[in-house]
Amino acid sequence: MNLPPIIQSFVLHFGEMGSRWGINRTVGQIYALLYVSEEPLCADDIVEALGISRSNVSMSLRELQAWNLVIMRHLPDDRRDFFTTPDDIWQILRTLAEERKKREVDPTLSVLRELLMQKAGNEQERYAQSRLAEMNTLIEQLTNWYDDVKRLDTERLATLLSLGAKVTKLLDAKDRIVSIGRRRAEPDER
Amino acid sequence: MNLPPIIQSFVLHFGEMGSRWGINRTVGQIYALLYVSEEPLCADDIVEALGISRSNVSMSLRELQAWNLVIMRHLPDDRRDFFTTPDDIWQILRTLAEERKKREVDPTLSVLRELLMQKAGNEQERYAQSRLAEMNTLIEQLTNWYDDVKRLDTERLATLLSLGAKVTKLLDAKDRIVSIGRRRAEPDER
DNA sequence: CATAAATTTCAGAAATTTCTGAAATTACCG
DNA sequence: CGGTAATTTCAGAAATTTCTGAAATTTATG
Repeated sequence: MNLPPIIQSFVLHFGEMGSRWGINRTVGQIYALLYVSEEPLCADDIVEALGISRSNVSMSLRELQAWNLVIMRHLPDDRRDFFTTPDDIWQILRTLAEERKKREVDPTLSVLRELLMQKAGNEQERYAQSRLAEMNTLIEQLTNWYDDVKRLDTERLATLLSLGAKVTKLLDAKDRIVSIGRRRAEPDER
Repeated sequence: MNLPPIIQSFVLHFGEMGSRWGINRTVGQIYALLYVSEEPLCADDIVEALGISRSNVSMSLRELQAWNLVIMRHLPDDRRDFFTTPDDIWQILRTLAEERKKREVDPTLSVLRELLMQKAGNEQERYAQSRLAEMNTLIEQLTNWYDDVKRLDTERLATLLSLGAKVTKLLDAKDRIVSIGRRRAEPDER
C-alpha cells in the first residue's frame, strides 16, 4: 500500500472498523479509498493502491454494488469500469440506513410477525410471545418513524436533526400558543 | 437444543442474525433466550437449553455484560449467578444505541478529527480532507441529535417517534400560529 | 470470427473467529 | 484452613470467512 499518509490512515481505519460494521476489511478499505478520491478509480488502480489481488477487488466491488454504495462509470474510449461514491454524503447516509434496515431489521420483523401468529403451546411460550410482541411493537414504531423521515429532503432533515429534543419543548410551546390563539383570536390552522 | 418451538425459532433466528449485528451466533442465541425467559437463568440452564459448552456460555455472558445487555442476579441460598435482560425494552434500545455508538461511531469520529488536524501534503490530500470534513460534520450532527434525544423519557421519545416527519410540518404551522399570535395578541412565550 | 482486454468465477490456501475440554482460579462454607 | 461448587481462563481444535491465482467468461474491436 503506497498512499499519502492522511488517506492511508483513513483507509486503514475503515478496514479495521469493517468487521464491526458487518463488512470485511477489504470492502471497508476500498470504500474509504473511493470516498476520498476525487476521480473515479478502476479496479487496477485499487489493486495498486491497496496491494490486494485483482479477484478480491472484483468481489469486493460487487459487494459494494450490492449495497448501492458505489457508482459504476465509464470514460469515453476506455472499456474499463470506473467506480466512485456519490458526492452527496446525505445520500450516502440514506443508502446506508436503507440497506442496513433491509439486512439487519426486516428479517427479524418478519420472523417476529410469523411467531406472533402461532398459538402458544404453554405458559412459557405465552410469556415469550408477550416479549416478542413488545419487540415487534418497538421495531414497528422505529421503522415507521424511519419511513417517514427518510422522505424528507436534506434541508428539512438537517433542521430536524438540529432541533433534536427541543422538538418536544416546541410541541409543549405550540400547545400553549394554540390555546392562547384560541382565547384571543381564531387561528386559521388547527 | 430442546426448547418449545416458538422460543427455539426465535433463538435460532437471533443466532443467525448475530453475524450481521456484529455479535456471534452463541451470544445472539443466549441473548434471545434470556430475553424471552420469564425467570433468570443460570449458566447451566443455558448450557442445557442451547447444547453448547459451559466455557462458551461463560465467555458469551461476559461479552453480553460488556455490552450492558444482561443483568446478573442472585437468589437467596444459591451461590450461582443468574442472568436476565432488563424488562423495559426502551431501556434495552437505549443501551444498544449507546454501546453501538461507542463501538461503531466514536472511534471513527476520533480518527476523523485527528486527520483533519494534519496539514495536507498535496492536492490529493486536500481533497481527501474536504471529504473527511463532510463526514465529520455529518457524524457530529447525528451524534448531537442522538445525545439530545437519548435524554428524553420514554413517553416523550414515543411521542417524537410517532410524529415522525410531521414535526417539520408542525414547525411550519407553529411559525404561522406564532405570527398570527403576534398580529392579534402578545403571546407570553417566545 | 479471431483476438485482446477486462472482468468474474471458484477451488483451495491463508487468516480469523468461534468453540471446547481440561486446568486454574475464585467464592463460599463448615 | 480444607473442601466443594461455580466460574473463568486458555491452548488448541473446529468452523467460518477472506483472499488468491489460475482458468473461464464476457465484452469490444478490427
